[in-house]
Amino acid sequence: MYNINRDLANIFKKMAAIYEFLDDRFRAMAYQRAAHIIEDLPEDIRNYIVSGKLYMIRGIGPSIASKIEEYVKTGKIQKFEELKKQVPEDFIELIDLPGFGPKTLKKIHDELGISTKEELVKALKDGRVEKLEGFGPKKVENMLKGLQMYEISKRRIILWEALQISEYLKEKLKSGLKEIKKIEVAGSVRRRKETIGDIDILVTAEDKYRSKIMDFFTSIEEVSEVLVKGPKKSSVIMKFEGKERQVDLRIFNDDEWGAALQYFTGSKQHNVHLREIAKEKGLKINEYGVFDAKTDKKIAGETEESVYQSVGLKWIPPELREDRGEIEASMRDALPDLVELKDIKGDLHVHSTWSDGVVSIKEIIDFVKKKYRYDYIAITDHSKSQRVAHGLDEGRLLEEINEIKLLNKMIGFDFVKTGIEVDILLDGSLDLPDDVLSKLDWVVASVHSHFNRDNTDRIIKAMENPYVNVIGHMTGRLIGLREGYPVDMNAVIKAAKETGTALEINAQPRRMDIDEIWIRKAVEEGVKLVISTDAHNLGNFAFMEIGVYIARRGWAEKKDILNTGSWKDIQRFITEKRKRFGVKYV
DNA sequence: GCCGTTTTCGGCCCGACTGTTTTCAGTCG
Repeated sequence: MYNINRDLANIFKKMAAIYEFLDDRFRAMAYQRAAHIIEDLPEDIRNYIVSGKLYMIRGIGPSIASKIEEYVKTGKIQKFEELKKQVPEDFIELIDLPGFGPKTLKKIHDELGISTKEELVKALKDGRVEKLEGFGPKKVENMLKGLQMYEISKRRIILWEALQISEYLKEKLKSGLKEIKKIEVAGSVRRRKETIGDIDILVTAEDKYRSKIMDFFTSIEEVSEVLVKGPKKSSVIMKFEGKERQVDLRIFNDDEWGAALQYFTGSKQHNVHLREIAKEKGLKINEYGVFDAKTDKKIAGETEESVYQSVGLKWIPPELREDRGEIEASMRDALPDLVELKDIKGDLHVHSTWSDGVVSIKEIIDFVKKKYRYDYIAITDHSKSQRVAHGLDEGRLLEEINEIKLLNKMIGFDFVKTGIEVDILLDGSLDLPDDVLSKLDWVVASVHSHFNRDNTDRIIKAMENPYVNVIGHMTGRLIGLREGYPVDMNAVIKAAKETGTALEINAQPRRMDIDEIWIRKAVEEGVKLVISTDAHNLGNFAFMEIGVYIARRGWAEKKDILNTGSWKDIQRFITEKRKRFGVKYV
């Protein structure tokens, strides 16, 4: 699907890069900000023009708004075309590289007449750059390294991997250094973003131990390179399973902890906004605390709560800190009461050896009953179209149902719910007939074929089946591996509301599908969501955590998530839909 | 280019580290 928002965001990012090169920092900032805002919009930007809401978005002023309208009308932005002529094409990309700032590139361009990446590499290697005033061998070395590093920094890792690495490093530092008092991973890991660039670790310790801590950190066995090393901050490249990651460590005093945590958790936009508010109130916030701007007297900083409180705000959960309205909500004391892992009462998308799972239903029961305090789980194996996954036909599904009944008898209550992940076929019909689906406790319907077309029509048709309770992994995306197929999510959310169908938040770490933007939209529309692990083995049940994080980033509360309720609540949801369609209900 | 219960003009977050300097500019997050 043609995504005008993404196109516009990319243009504004490039314009920001050009303005940076032209040393117009603040204009660059404005365009950067606009690009982020447009990326985050839940709807096609053309809808905002039509409804007149474009001008009401904070960060989009008259000039950028008129450029958006120009692009929508003509497919071009005249100013962008003009700007491109002022900067060598390659430099728009180069400005993002570590070690390549606007001043550096401009000097190289002006004094050596260099305008392509190739010429630049050559000049770096043959010593021409090194001879420029203000340059030297180290700077040239770092620029060459920056070119190499670029590939690494572009490859972001998924949240799950970042959480594993974070836990490992926390444990390593804590056990190796008794001098560390507090330790936390901040940055986008703490905000639980879908993908992570760098890992930021914060610790507190007495001043005298700083050099010892930095020595230990920079010599951890996974460290392949030390980028910077100082008493307060060090940066290294670490290698995990062949993948390189930048890891930063910062040391603070105990009374600075809250301010440091707040500062380094970000996001950048959230912090900038927060600082603006502080400034209006005559305060100054930095990573060491909140200060009176005039007297420099410290008034807060030991806890994050105190930092927010000092500017008149309630503490904001890290998952919300993206400057998407959370600061305003905090001011009004109207922050959502976000769903938590402990609220989850069961898992409604689980595969067993009946299809492509690797453990039997019996093993799943033993494991889940021991490790999780769930009230129910639904076994939802694949249907027959999924031949490679040994999908179930009607006969085998009935056998599976019988096995579940027997197992429940042994448990003493209906802990395991019978279910299916039924394929949505090309025409939107389902892989099993209604009379079979009607016998099941829970029906997930998913698209597993024809990934190269817009599948909105298929999904909506599936929702119109009275026995379909939830749509599984909506877009089919696999982060970093495969783009999702196009889906008109506004239409899907509307259909979900009208038909009484839930939407799945698939917690597989590479899926996280639907994403936070659409979760928020669904929540706003009052559409119910289900967080599911789509487990194929016992380890996968741990992914529930990921699903909850993504739900929280989408502002979801406990009441929005169907599987925070009892099975009775879920039955009520199922019955509601069947009633609407006038079919027999449980 | 955006924004405003101290502003419609004059600000725009701010501190750490590095490299090239010899007191600081550039970059980064």
